[in-house]
Amino acid sequence: MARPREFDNAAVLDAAVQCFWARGYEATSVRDLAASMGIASASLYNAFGDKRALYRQALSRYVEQSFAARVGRIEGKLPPRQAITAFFDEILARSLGDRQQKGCLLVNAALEQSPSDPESRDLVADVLVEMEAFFRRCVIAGQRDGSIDASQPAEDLARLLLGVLLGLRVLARARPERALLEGLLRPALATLDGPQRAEKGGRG
Amino acid sequence: MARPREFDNAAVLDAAVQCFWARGYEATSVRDLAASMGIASASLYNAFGDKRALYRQALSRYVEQSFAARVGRIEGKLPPRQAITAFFDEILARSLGDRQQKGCLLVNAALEQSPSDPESRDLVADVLVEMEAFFRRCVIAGQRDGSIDASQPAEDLARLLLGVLLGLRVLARARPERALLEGLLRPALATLDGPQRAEKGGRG
DNA sequence: TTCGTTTTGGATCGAGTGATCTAAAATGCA
DNA sequence: TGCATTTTAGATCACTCGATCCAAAACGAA
Repeated sequence: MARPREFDNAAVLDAAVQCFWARGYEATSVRDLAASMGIASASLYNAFGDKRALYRQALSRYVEQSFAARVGRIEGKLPPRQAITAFFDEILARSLGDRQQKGCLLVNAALEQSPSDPESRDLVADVLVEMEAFFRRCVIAGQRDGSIDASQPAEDLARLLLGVLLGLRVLARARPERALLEGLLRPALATLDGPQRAEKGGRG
Repeated sequence: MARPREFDNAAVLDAAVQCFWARGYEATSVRDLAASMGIASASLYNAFGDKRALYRQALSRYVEQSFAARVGRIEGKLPPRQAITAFFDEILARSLGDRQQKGCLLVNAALEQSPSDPESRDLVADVLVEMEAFFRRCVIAGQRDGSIDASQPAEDLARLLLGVLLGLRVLARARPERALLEGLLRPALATLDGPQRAEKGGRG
């Protein structure tokens, strides 16, 4: 047939993820990308299309390997209330261990959206819908087994968790302080437990 | 002495704010800026320094005119609990009325930080500290007058509000849906009211 | 009016941009 | 061993980038 491709598609895509993650879309040049991916620019265009198409593929791969993988690791393996805690524990650890303060590529992408790239805009919105759905499933299951307060609608609590997640990732980029992030998380998770929260005084 | 400047400094700076707000730092060229500001690039460099310096000045002006002005409009004029509600009402209205989905320039800046611009990074971090302090003042005052639940530390509640604010602004850019944003806000504000939240059932 | 100073518009700088092209290299099939 | 096909590397495209320079223009002070 023909000459086979010399590079591993997934591996070079991971390198592209690192580039976009560290510098954002606009500040990353095709030359940066090709060099980091270890391929020539002609190969890049041949394999991935143009820069925007590569960005979308990198974004998709990132989502698969971070959010989707995390959900797969947690959901069903843990009781719902603990699944939520475990989810945020992972986020907290990632945020605090992020020496370069790259944050979350998806959140970065959400805010760097160019008006002329509806495709990646939709991609981001879709993932945010999935995140909300994951939280909602957890909250509904938790309300059913009694581990989560049922006095507020599951929809609202799920949206709170989504907002807190996004806020956490923004805050972590600008002020990666453990006390700050844990302080933000504490009342958010306490809300799930509902009004029976007298744990410190000793009365209950 | 010499030829006076023909343009109004504050006015052209506002135009620069609009540019950076709509397109972000990297995607905005000096030519875009000069054209929108209605001045020549030489005048731009002469009056504001280089592009990064202009960005920082635009960011400062934006913070003054949005966040600082909002706090001045609200704090002291309203009781603390209502100040928080009024604050988020304004944010909600701004987010839902944002046809271009530009979001908040400060949040955008927080996530577009380049590793090589510590000055604007510090600027963003400082404003986030101020935001946290504003929320903390409100919460402490509210706990004192009984309008805010005192069973959780004011520091934590303030951090929750900061996180929710940031999360809201991220979410609004990707999914500007009223039900979503209000749903996120509802449990967050309910947390301030504490455990006596049986309002719908009618028990008391 | 004349001089000194500053701003203005526009041309221009070298460097870097995304993207393409060409030709050499590398394969599988005949 | 050829041949068709694809990938590779690197040169190159026109263009834009941030920044600077220069001469003309516009003032205030003398």
